[in-house]
Parts: sequence; C-alpha cells; structure tokens
Amino acid sequence: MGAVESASDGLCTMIASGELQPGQALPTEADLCERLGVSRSSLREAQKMLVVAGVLTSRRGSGSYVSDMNPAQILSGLRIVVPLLPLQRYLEFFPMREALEGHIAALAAARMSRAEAEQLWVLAERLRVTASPEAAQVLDNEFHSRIAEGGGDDMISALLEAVRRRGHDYRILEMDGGRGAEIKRTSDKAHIEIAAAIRSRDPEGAKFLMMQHIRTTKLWLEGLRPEPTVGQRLG
Amino acid sequence: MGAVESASDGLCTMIASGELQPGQALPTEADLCERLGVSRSSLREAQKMLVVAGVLTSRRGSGSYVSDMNPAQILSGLRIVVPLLPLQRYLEFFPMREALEGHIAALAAARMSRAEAEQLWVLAERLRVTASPEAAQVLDNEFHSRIAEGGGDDMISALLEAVRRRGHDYRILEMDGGRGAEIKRTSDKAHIEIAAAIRSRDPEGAKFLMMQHIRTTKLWLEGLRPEPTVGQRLG
DNA sequence: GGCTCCCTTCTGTCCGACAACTATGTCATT
DNA sequence: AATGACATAGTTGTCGGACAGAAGGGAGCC
Repeated sequence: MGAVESASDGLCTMIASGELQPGQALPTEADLCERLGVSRSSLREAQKMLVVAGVLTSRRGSGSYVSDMNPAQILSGLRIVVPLLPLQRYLEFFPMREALEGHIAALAAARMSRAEAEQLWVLAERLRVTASPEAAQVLDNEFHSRIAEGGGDDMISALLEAVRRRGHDYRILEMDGGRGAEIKRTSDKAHIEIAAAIRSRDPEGAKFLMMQHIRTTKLWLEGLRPEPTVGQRLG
Repeated sequence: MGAVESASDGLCTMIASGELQPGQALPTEADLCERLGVSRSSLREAQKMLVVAGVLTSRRGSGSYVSDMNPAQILSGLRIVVPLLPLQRYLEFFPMREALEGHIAALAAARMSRAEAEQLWVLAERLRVTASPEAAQVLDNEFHSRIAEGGGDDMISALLEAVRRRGHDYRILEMDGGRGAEIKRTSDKAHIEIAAAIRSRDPEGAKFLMMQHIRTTKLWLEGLRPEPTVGQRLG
C-alpha cells in the first residue's frame, strides 16, 4: 500500500472511529507523520485529497480541521469537475436534473410563501426582458436557485447548484439565424409558466413544467454539437 | 494565490481549453512544474486534488492521464466522504434518495425486461428469507442496484451507489426487543411489493412504494440515535 | 523474429530548509 | 484592572534536492 493511501486511510479511520469529530482540529502535521508512519509530503497529499472530498478544511498558520461535512462541502469535487466536462458527459446529468428539479419545483409550489412566489414571478419576467446572454445566465441561475431554496432541501439545492455551473453553455442564446432568439423566447415562456404554477400552489403543474423545461434544454444543447471552443473563467 | 491553487487552475485551464483531452497523458511533472511555475510538491498536491475530483487518473511509473470523467469517477469524492458522515448528515441524503430512487423505480417498471423483473422478484424473496444482517446488507444493495440499472441511467445509478455505501447502518436489524425483526419484516414486504409493481409494469406504483420505503428507512435510522460506535472497513 | 537484459525515464517517497501566517503571552499604557 | 501594541513560538505553505521502484524502450543474443 502506498504512503499517501495509508495516510488517507489513517485519517479516515481516525474520523470514522470518532477520535476526530467535526469541527475538531487535527494533530499537527509532524505528529500525524509520526503516528501514521509517512513523510510530510505524503501526508499533505492525503490531506489535500480529503479537502476535495469535503472531509477536511485547512487554515494556514493555524491547522487542519475536520469539516462539518455540510452539503456544499461534500460536493466541492463536483464543482471542480463539472466545468471541465465534455458536453457529451455534461448531458448525462440532465435526467438527474430533470428528476430533482421537478421534485423541488413541486416542493416549492407547496412551501414557498406568497411573497417569495411573487418575487420568483418578477424574476422570470425580468429574465424575459433581458437581452444580454451574460445577464440572462445570471438571472436564469438565480431563478433555479430560488426554486431550489424554496424546496427547502439543502442537499438537493447544493447538488443542483454544482451541476448548474456551466456558464459557457449559454452560448446557445447566441446562435445565428434567429435560432438563439427562438430558444430564449421558449425558455422565457417556460420560466414564467413555472413561476405561475408555483404562485398558484400547483405542485404537479410546476413539476411537469420544470421537467419539460429541463428536457427541452437538453435537446437544445444536443443540437449544439460540435462542442464550441471555450475560454471560460475558472473559479 | 497559493502555489497549489495556481497549479490546479493551470491544469484545469489546460483541460478546459482542449489542450488536454480525456484519455490523453499529461506532460511529465518536471515539465508541468516549469510551465506552471510551481514546485513539484505543490504540483503533486494539485494533481491529487484533481484525482479525487475525478478529473485525472494516475498510473504509477507511467504518468497521469485525463480521465474520461464517467459518472463513477466524478463521484469518487462522495464515496470517500459518505462512510465518514455523522448519522445526522447522512440523513440529509434521504430526500434526494427518495426522489431519485422513486424516479428510477418508475423507469425500471417501464423498461426492465420480463426476465430481469422476475429476477428482481426472486432477489426480494431471497432477501426476505435471509436472517443474517451481513447477508441482508449485500442483498439489499443488490436489489437497489438492479433497479437503478434497470432504470438505465448511469449518472443516477452511480450517485445512488455512492450514497448507499454505509454498511454499518444495517445494525438497525440487530436491535433488541424484536424491533430489528419487525423492521426487517416491514422492509422485506416493501421490497417484494416494489418488485411486484415493477414486474407488473406499474411505474406509478413502483415509484410510490419506493419513495415510501426510503422514507420509512430514514425514520428507522432517526430512531437509531445516539449514533452507534462504528468499526467499519474502509475502502 | 522473438526473447532477455539493461538502461533511461518518470513517478513515489522522504528529508531538510525557509517563508508566511496565526495564536498566544508579555508588557507598557491608560 | 482593562486595553492595546508587540514580541515570540508554533504551524502551515512552498521549495529544492535526493533516492528507490516501476514502466517503457532499445540493444544484444538465441
């Protein structure tokens, strides 16, 4: 067994056994090296792996800590890989998105307050009158985020948030021949219908419309091949 | 910006730009160090992070390669953290499981072949007559896995597979006072009903029963507090 | 031609050193 | 006594060098 692997396993065992609990500071790197029988380099590689997995967080000059493993943290690996996926791979997320976004849309329709639902409708309307693809991207993200929050499930929200980080896909709105404008009109209409269903407390309607919206988006992206060359910003 | 971060960003940019494509080998560590302007230690930490994120795979003595980013790989971080989650955090997955397992149960009911559905029913029956908690764990996992595969969506299957890796939770079957036996009977009945619904091509029924089964399982686990001390095996 | 052996290359691991930062205790001031 | 600046020790972040082990390729031999 490699040194990094044995260090990683050792740390995991310390956490699984309860010796280290969420929020607690790890021993110093020197201590851990001695205890796990590996060099500092190997230990640090293992720690970095567990940071991406969402198990640890490290604060410079202070030490490493067991994270509280909240939904956003344990999905940090997804936030790294999603922007790098080839379009073909990214499309594989859409059936899952369809199921989950549909699910939370129904929850949101049942649970959102009157005021929140009204704000959502206003947001959909603002999105409709927005021409710039960049601004549309921001508003579209906010629209879906608000529904996810309205659904009241942090895990599903965090998962969908991670999956939605693909700014460059909004280039479909810039397609030639009026196709981009047609797509935007259809998308805007779907957003408004979804907001209306949520506002009128119609879970099944919101769910159906949202699932259709996601499915349609996937079809648009499938028509986008060959994959555009991207020069996107990394976060 | 730290050295590890700049190395990680540099690698991600090389992949996002298409300079490095899935399956392709990375330049040697020495080359990358020079190109990214970081030391070998920092580069290696960055590489390990991207391995957990599912972006890279490394073959000893040969080199590192851009992974093909299939569903199982990009969820490798989840497979690390799920076994380490406190029960309270693990329970946060259940609403998502409920939605997704319900969804794929409906898909499986619509798409599984007659023979596959029959095998599933046999599996549920084998699970019913199994007394050992360890064997029950294996069979239960296989039951849910087969339904996920029958649903025909690799991403959802991989996600549910990662979330289900919590062997020690099956200790609820070992509860005293006949409670464990009662739980098992109820669970067995649910499995058989789900298999029957799938066999009779009843998507809505399968979905409803599966969602109820997941919700019930969550309630059982919530009754399991305080959290049992675990001495589980790490992968 | 096919096989074995050797050599080069690259990764995996360890070590030592220093810089950057944090936390803490000290001490003077108010 | 409370407060603030300051010095100090401790910890992580980064770098460079070194060596062992594995993988791959080429030379030489059968």
